[in-house]
Amino acid sequence: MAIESDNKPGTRRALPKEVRRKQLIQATMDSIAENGLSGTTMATVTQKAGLSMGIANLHFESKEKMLTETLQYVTDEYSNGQMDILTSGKYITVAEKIQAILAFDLSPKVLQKSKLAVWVAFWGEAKARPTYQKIRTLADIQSESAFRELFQAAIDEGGYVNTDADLLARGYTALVDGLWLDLLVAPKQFNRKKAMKIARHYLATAFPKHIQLDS
Amino acid sequence: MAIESDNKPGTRRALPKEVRRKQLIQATMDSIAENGLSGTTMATVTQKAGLSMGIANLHFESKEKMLTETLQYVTDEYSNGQMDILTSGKYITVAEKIQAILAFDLSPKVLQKSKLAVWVAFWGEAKARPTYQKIRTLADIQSESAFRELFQAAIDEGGYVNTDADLLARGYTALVDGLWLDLLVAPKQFNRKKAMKIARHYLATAFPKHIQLDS
Amino acid sequence: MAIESDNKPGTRRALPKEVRRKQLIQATMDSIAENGLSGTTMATVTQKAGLSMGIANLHFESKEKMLTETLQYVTDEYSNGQMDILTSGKYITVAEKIQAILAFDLSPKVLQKSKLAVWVAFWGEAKARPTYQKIRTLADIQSESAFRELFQAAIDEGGYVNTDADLLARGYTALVDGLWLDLLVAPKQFNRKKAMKIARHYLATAFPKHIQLDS
Amino acid sequence: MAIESDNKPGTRRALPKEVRRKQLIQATMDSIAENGLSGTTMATVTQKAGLSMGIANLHFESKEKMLTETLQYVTDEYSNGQMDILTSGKYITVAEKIQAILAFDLSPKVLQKSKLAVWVAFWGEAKARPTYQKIRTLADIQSESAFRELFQAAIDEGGYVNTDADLLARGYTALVDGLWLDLLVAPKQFNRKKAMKIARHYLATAFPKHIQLDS
DNA sequence: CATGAATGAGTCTTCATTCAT
DNA sequence: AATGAATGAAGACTCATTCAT
Repeated sequence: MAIESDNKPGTRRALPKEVRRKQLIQATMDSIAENGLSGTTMATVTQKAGLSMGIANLHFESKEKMLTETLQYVTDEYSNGQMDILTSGKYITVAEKIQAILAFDLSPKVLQKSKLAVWVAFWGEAKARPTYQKIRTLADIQSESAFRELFQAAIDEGGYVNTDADLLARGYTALVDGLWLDLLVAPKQFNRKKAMKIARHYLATAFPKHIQLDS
Repeated sequence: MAIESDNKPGTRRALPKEVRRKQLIQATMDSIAENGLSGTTMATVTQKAGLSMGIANLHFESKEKMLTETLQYVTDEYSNGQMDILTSGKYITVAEKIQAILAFDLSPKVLQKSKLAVWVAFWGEAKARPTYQKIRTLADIQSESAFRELFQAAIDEGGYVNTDADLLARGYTALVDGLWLDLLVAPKQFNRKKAMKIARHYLATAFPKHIQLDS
Repeated sequence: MAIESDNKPGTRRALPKEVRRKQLIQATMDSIAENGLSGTTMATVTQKAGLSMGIANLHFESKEKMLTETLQYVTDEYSNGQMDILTSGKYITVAEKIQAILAFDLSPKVLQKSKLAVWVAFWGEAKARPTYQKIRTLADIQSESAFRELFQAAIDEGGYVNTDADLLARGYTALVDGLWLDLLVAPKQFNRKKAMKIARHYLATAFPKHIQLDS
Repeated sequence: MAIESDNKPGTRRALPKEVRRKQLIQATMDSIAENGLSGTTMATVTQKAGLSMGIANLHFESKEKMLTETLQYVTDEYSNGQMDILTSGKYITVAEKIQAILAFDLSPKVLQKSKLAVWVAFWGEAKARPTYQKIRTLADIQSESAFRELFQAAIDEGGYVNTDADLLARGYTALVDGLWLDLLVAPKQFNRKKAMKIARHYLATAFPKHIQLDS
């Protein structure tokens, strides 16, 4: 179960700081997925990383910092993926962008159990911990305003009436959040393919000229 | 801050078992909303209830049991509300039932912060704790199969084509879960009214003959 | 070695808060005397008190607070003893007061190993810990100004010339501090009787009309 | 803050063993003065020396050894200073020797904060650590017997009556210890000059023919 | 029933020591 | 000889649980 990467047991290899940090963040994600946030201890994390207990406090100041950086990492990775689609120039048309966002939001990389687990774990604690709240809020605001713009562009292009970009953006976000949740919590009866159909249907209904149902 | 309800300080009245249990469950919900699940201790709960530390173990076998029963309570309350709508006979037509479900899912009672907090908190721990998983799964299966039937009835009545009751049921569930989440986590920029519009729009699109956009 | 007072092992008797606090402060003093400040852990203290580990954090917020209160306790006890002599009216004349101070400063109660150990332990840490410094400074200022007054009164009464009350007060304080130190650190070759002779000689030299050498 | 002396950063020059040892002992003294004994870690010491963490264990077997050698160093330096005065022949008469001892005991070199801090820190731990006790005891016995002899010579020369060389030696030692303590702990209201007056007064009273009050 | 002081196992954190580079 | 990342034992602190009152 423990990931030891290139770290042979008994061997004590010094690795660059950034490598160790990422290794520990990955282990934190894995532990949250397996044990929940409340079941995640310094021991579960370092054990998963195949390292000694003390190392976490060597690279992060405290458990709290380690958790915060883990949330930050997942959040940044997701935000960067979104922003890349919207601003990098890889996707030109509005339709391409919406499709790419959809594909990204339900891509295997984003749907990794360990990442979904991190989202949900921190959502549950957000109210009680201002730091978590802040990290999420920053990303959410950025993401939703980008969506609103994108959807507004689609509305303008398509001449869709009776459609509100803000509500669509929030609705899409909520739907994706909900799909992630269900994929995490009830994976037996549910899967990526079904989730994709549902999300695509939602967008296809809103932007029929941009997104088609069957693909 | 502490809720002492009918418990005057100094008055050590022995209350019926069920009343104490419910008082403690309510306090548990409140504590989860305020402190998160990981910040919820026997002390935070009993303090919120205005009672002494030892009482929780007197009425529940353990903290774990108390948390489990809290989840069970919230789950049952929600399930009962749904089942009541679908089977009690208060609502006759399919359209009425769908509307009632929608109104219920986003009713102030269901949207109470303390209840949403409980949902999200336990979702995050579900993978790690079979007991939570079980409680949720039971309710979900029941709920989704009821939805599927209801939506199938609507599809049959409306002659909607290209529509899959299963996907719609899952989509609606995901959307509502996502809306709850967003209402809990980002309440400043979001509110019940907007959530209602989004959900109604989702159903109106699926079942235009049953649900209208503007109401 | 462990002091269990009326606390039979295995028995769990709840005692008034103040009693437990004092019991723990006494145990802290004993542990400092036996293990030094750096060798004093929550475990050594609670073990000496015959209690469980957790109790120290129940009655004091932290180890730091417990240590601070221990220093405060010893300081207060000493200050009160001094002030009692100088202001209670039990001793009327200047000579009586000086004699009483001398007897008190080298009384068996003050010379208890555990108390001397506390003095010296905290002196060593005073520079690094503002809290310790503050406790000590407050008591010292009070004590020295009282001494200065007393010695000035003696000088006035005795018509001693070439004598500076301030220097005498500081000198006496330093001498007593040094005697305590030597009694603690080198008790084999040194004892209370010799210390008393030395201190008495110091005062007799300064105030020959008030204090006689042989008594 | 870190003392790097002749150690330019980036320059990893291997220095003679003894130089490194002394550098580390100095850093240990400085750290004890700044952080107290309990706040002194291998990290605080090596950082003060501007060296890497591992070096202390390279030059000393352990932290304990390093502390012991630091105490030994300060003790030896002091003892050597005293013995030099008493036996080197630089000072011939008894009066000269007593004066020199006095000047030395309160010389700026001896009164360095870092050295006083070391004395007091180890005094506090002496009871608990036989090694410290042993180092101190050896020096004390030597020192006090030398003082006794010196003071006895003064008594013989001066024909002082009612005077006990042993008590005077112990009294003088205690007074100096106490003055050091007060200079360390309460430096704001106290200084070398006052301390000198007090100590000189003590000796002048005992040996009026050898030491005069005003100088 | 109810209380809350007491217990002690479990966690986070620190830090002396080791060792590959 | 020197470095500093890594280790893991030891210590402070938390908190579910117990139980005398």
